[in-house]
Amino acid sequence: MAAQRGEGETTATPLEPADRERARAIPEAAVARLAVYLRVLSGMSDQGVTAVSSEELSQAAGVNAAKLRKDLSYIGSYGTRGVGYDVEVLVSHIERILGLTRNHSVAVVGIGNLGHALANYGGFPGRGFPVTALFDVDADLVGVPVGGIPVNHIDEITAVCIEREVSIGVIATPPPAAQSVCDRLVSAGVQCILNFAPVVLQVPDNVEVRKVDLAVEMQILSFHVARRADEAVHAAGGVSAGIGPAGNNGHGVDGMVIRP
Amino acid sequence: MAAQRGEGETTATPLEPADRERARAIPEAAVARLAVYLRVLSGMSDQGVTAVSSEELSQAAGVNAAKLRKDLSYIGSYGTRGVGYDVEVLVSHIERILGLTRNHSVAVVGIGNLGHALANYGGFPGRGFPVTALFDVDADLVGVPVGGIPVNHIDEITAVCIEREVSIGVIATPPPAAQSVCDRLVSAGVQCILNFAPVVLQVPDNVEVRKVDLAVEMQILSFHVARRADEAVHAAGGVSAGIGPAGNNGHGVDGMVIRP
DNA sequence: CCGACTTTGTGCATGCGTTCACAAGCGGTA
DNA sequence: TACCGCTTGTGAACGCATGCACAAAGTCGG
Repeated sequence: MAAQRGEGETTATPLEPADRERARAIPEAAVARLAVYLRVLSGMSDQGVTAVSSEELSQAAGVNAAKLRKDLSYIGSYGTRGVGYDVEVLVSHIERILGLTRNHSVAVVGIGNLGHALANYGGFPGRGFPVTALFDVDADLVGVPVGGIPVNHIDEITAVCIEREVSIGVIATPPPAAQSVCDRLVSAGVQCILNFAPVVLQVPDNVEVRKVDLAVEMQILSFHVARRADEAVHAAGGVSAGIGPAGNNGHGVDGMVIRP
Repeated sequence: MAAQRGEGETTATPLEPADRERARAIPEAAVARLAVYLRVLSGMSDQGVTAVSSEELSQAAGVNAAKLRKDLSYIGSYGTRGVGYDVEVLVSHIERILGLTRNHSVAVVGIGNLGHALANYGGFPGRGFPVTALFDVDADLVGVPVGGIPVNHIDEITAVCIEREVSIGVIATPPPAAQSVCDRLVSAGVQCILNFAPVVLQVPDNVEVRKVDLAVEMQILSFHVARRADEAVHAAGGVSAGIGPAGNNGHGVDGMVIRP
């Protein structure tokens, strides 16, 4: 069904049959972690580290060692028992599975504060995501270069996206405009969308949407503040300088007690 | 153990004993969704809607109706069978559980592109999160007001955070500075951190960290692009205008087929 | 006042993801 | 070559979250 818009996609590494089967089976959560491993590994590589064990890597990535090994096993067996993993080998395999062997053009829609920040991010963290198009409704912004790219009017979205083979659309508009922008992106053939607007987007199910929602993040933190504060109050009625009921799973980095 | 810094916390709504027990049991995933429901409900409230059924609300929030009811049941039974939920009642209960009955001062560290965007966000989406402090290492920025708040030097972080009772710290620094900034926030008594830097932060386990990682989001999307493209290629060898093996879970909004 | 209809709240089964624990495999060493 | 210690890869158990299906509980019309 999908993407045969623009034959430019042929530069992608073809993926072995065995890998194809695997890729389909990788849990979403594991994919997210693979991206983290990749960053940690890249850092190690830059520092000249050539080999790493699951224990080391898992600590650096902040996860359980067993989980890390299982995650890596989803993409194949590239470790050496008794030794560990070759950093470069791992990097290249993760990059291949994540589809980072080719570039993904990014379009940012909505050049407000956030849009500016995104456009200026400079090659986007973790290269491979060049921002090739910017859009806004504001006629005064059209033609103004932001981060080296001139802004286009939002009405040109379809033509420009197709022309520049945009594969990822970033929505950084005010909430009311988000759904409309999303629809336009979709009809321009964009199948992946990163949405910063605090809105639940409706999309056909061949389109992948990821949401970054500041308000939600803040409120989750708020929830924990409230829970903590509450526990503290009610722990005061408890035993001595008590450990409190919350699952205190040992290994405390602690040493960070608040003054009395 | 926790937070007895500043008695200013007394303005929080006390939470009934029954609620305290509940709050501890709410799954993290459900908390995130509650925040979404809250936003949708607020929007409805603004439009004068006073009652809503689980079916309507769940559609607006993009989730399963049963899941929504279960989520709401975590915070208590505030619906009326045969009728639905009272919007205002639901709003106030969710706000209470999420700890939104009091303000949470926010400090933003790192006033680059992103920091600017955050500081200018204007009262932060979903009020209740006033930005009360900004920090940067750059001496030239100190004193400059951004979004109405003058920037402080990062060395003042402890004093200022304590003075202004900051409860949430936002890290928007370059990666190398993130851990150091985090440590300083923690020693200033900040127990909740929202991290935009692509770094795995090490914190004592009484501190809650949430990560917003652009690179990871992009790479997850990239993964899906790759998977899709690959499926498309190999589906070409398949049956007729085939439905493709990917779990096509009915209810397609579709009508978005790409031209042949 | 009663019965039919609507919608909530939840017990239960299912599936996914995490964790444990250990066998298999490899390098180093005598 | 044979042994030993270390680390991977994974089968299996566990736990959490999702989705289903239905009883409980309320409203509305007659």
